[in-house]
Amino acid sequence: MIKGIKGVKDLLPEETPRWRFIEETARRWADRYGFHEIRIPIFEVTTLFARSIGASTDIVEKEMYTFQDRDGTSLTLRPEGTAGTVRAYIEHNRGAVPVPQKYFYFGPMFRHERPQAGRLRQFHQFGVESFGMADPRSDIEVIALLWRLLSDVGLQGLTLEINNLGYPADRDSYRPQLVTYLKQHESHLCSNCQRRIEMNPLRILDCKVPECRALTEQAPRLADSLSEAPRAYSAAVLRGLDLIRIPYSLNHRLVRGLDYYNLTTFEVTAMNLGAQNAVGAGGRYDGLVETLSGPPTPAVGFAVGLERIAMLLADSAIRTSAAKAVVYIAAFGEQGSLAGLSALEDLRVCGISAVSDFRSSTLKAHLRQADRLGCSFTLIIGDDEVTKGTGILRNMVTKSQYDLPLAALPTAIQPLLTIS
RNA sequence: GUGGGUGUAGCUCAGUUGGUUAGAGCGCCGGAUUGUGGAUCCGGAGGUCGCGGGUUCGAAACCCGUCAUCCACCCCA
Repeated sequence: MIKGIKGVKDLLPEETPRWRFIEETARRWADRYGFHEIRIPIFEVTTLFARSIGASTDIVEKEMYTFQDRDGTSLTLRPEGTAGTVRAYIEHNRGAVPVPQKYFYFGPMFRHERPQAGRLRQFHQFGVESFGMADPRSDIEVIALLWRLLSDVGLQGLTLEINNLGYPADRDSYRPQLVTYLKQHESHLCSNCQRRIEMNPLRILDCKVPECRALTEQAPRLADSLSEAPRAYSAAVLRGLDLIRIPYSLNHRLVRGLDYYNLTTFEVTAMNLGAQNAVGAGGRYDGLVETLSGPPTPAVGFAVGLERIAMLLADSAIRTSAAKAVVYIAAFGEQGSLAGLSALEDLRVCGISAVSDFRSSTLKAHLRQADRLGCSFTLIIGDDEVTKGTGILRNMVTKSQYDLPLAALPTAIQPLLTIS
């Protein structure tokens, strides 16, 4: 048996309604906030991701699905959506379009990680990118969209955490301070964090080990070494969130794993999600368009993990128009089967959804299937009905039955269907 | 990449200190109802016990390997 690839899941018909519900509400909210859908390719040249995400990040160093095209160029299955969106923005000179460029996207992303609760190798994100506005209100707008859509989907126990990373220069001046402090207390750090002092000291702030947390509580804070501009910006963002009543908590430990973020960063986490508890996260990335050889362009965005939302979503929260067929055709016998075939087609062509199970050969088996499929009506057509020229329409709830002329089925059936 | 848990029927799981024919519930199919669904009763089908090797008179069980899967580390959505 050929099996699916590790960390790559099938979404069977039983679970797609839950996904459609999530996608539909995300679309609705994106629309309300003035974001428009963009569809970008699933693979790009490798250097796009290396340059945007950061060559020394885990994603680029060891998690990308990279392969050679036939002419030898290195291509990569997208590990996230921002890089491709920015590339498209630059390539099509969208900065020249006079209206704000605010995009949203859906789609699969690929990262070669060990699968775990809430983490797959092919996973799906909904993301948003807002280009061209260096105004705190656009950060607020994006955060509000994230919060409202997650709330509307019906998730409980969410926390929005915010931090401000300042500009790269702020971090450059902060990092040595932090490293000096950490080295003084190196022996009290977990072995992981001892290693991280050199590799990625900011990550130590986010360590879950209690000893490390206690220690970093006393550490110098990035917020204290921010210059005037980021402080003012941060204050404006928070003031705006207060104004529109988006609940948040400050988390000076929040550092993002992708290199391109600056100023505002944020993350929404959920309980009951296991170790991978981030549902959505994002931030401002004012330098990225320029790093990818575009014009200087401020930008903010976020991405949410769709399978993580799906995990959290209670069945009761799913509101979707169930796509159940209305009429079941119970056709049996030699003549009945043929008459049933044309009845099916007649109804479908007239816009009535109709189904049958061609394996069933007895009326009993047909009715059982009609029941399972949740059809409200069954049209019974056996050889007897064919000779009479009438089918029997059975209301599966009231059990009342009517004779209908097979020759004019759609017009005869229509009023009976709408009554119930 | 590292660590731990779990692999028995379509699904969820039992299976005694190793013992002869591997079970249950649910589901499925059929009958009671020769053409009327859901409930009930009766009957039936369905298993290379993940795979390979080893120990043993005898292995679903013990040992080794391997694969799959889940969880955690790392990292991230």
